Amino acid sequence: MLQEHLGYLLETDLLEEMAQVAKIRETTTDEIIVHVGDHLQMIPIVIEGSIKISRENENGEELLLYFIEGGDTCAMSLQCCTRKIDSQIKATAMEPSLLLMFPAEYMEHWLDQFKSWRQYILNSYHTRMLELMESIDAIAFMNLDQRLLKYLSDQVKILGSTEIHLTHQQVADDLHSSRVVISRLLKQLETKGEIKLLRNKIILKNF
DNA sequence: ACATTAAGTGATT
DNA sequence: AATCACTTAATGT
Repeated sequence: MLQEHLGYLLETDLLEEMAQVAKIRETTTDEIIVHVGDHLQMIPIVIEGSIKISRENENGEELLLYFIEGGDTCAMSLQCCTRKIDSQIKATAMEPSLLLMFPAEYMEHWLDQFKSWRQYILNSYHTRMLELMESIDAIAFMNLDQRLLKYLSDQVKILGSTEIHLTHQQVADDLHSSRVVISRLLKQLETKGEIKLLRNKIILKNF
């Protein structure tokens, strides 16, 4: 099981040790895995499915930062666990997903012991950093209509379907906009023939 | 048939 | 681009 999903990333010795201590967690769609302010004792690695990472303010307003897919871990959780800091982010399952959870204390000890783990963690920080910059670019330099298009194509890429099962309200929440604005932009896209709108569903064409 | 929730629209800032 | 106020459409009970 571990070998099959993580064999290309991590060395066999490590996988064997992980198998001893890890727990599997299954999530349903839209299940919130981590709230802002949670303090985690377990480090998650995504085996299957995809997770949405977002920022949330005290009013419950959100902003999507990036997605985590199979084989990825969340860089944030690593520091949260070892330093006992409260989580700064919210993690939501975008589909039924499978997570590997293991106790935080192994984290450092594996860093010393396994080269592949060190590489995996460093690489994880790096890709998360890149993704963070990408989303900053989007917020700073792109108009909302461009951001919306990017958001839609990201959904297609990650969920692997051109049918997106989201309400306009959910899209607005992720982009930290309002439902009315999103509805209007989507309507424009539909008129241009780029998408088709149904209740609770957006179908992307030309993909 | 009625209530609830999602989506569409005009006007205003 | 956001908000308000209202309408219309789709769905659940």
